[in-house]
Amino acid sequence: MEVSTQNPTLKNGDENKLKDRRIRRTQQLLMAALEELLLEKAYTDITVQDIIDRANVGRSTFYAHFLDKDHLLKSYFEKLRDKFDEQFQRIRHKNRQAQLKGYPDEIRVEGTLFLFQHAQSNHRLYKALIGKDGEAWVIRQFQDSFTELLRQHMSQIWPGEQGGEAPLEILVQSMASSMIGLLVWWLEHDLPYSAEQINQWFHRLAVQPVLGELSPD
Amino acid sequence: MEVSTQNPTLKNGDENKLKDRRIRRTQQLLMAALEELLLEKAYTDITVQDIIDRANVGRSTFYAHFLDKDHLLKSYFEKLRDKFDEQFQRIRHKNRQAQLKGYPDEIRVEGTLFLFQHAQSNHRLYKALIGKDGEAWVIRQFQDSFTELLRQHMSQIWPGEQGGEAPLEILVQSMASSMIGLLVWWLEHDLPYSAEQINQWFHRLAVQPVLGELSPD
DNA sequence: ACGATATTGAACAGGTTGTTCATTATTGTT
DNA sequence: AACAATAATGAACAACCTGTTCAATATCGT
Repeated sequence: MEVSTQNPTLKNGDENKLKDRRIRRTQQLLMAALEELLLEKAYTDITVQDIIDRANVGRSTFYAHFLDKDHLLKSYFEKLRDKFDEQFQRIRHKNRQAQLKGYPDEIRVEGTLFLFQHAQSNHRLYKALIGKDGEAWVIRQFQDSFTELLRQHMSQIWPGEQGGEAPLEILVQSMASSMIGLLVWWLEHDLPYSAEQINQWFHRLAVQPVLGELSPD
Repeated sequence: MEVSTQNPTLKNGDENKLKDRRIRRTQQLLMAALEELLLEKAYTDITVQDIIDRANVGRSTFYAHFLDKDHLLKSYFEKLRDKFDEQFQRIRHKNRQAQLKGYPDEIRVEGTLFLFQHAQSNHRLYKALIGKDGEAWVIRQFQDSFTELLRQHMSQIWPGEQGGEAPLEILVQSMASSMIGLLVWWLEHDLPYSAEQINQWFHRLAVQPVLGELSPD
């Protein structure tokens, strides 16, 4: 059973076509099983055996699709992130329209607020993925994704280095770390404040000092 | 071979007395071996076998002292942190004296600067412990230690919640996250700036916005 | 020198991983 | 409906790692 035969997308290059229904079914079952297990126990304690038992999938089938447990989690995480990005782009589009039409600010949703809200809606999963039992590389990947969004946004409005100003990258790293740090703390303490409240504090502490009078989003 | 017999400090309660020379020797060998290995490969890839081979210690001896690999790393980390704390307290004491005698500011070393400098001196070890291959729980323990220092410091000078001000804990979490984030980025990029420079940016981005006109340390 | 205690090393069971392969089931396509 | 292609199965397997046990030995503190 060749690797390239069954799943070029995940184990190989990038020729993505979602051919066979069996392939989609198997991968969906495996990811669903992983998600279930993530809500039950720490990722470290989940074995491949657990996953294939839950998914009702043969052992050899698992390895025909994924290199190992980490590979499955990585694919799963990327799927989640893609969904998030899609939703996020929709929000941004709505915001732009609202801005053009001159709607009041309350209707608009800032990017960071959306992230806090999304984490609130899926807090059990967020906790499992980036909480205290989360894998370091997943947390880093999460932070990197957010950092990238921030970098793109800031590069447009940041005047660049001048005098003793910090380089863009320093700025972005600091802001992103603060954001993730607050987010994890918030999740680990079971959301003691509203998403709006946390987001507001984040902006006061990490965003406004940098942007000054510039408006967010 | 009872657990309590050989090492009450590490496997049991807190009756610490460093009795037998053999015990100190073994634990020292194991920690030294772990340190060596940490500089060679990722912690995940290090096996108990690797450690005892490097340390020239029997397998059963290892388990007479530590519950598992994680327990050894935890003990090792705590030893490092204790050393750091000791040095740090010395610096703070010097600073206080310099302040009383009215020495110029250049002689004083802020707490965060000392951390950046310490990381610079031991950057290979820092990278192994909190870098991209670091274990999540170690990174968290590191951050928690720093957060605790910050919390103690801030609780003395922070006026407390008033109006829409963020609670002390939010503030501390944000600052600590920013600090660790910058530190890790700095380490992972092989120290592209001086410790003083990074520390200065950290203060501008995360400390000054909070403290305002208050003087550091 | 002596009793107490730590170390040794081999052996062991139990668990997990990733692979193999012949057989069976399902798919997409005429 | 029939066909060839291909995915899934499940059992078996070697390899590895973990943590434990125990009798023999070495080293310690006093």
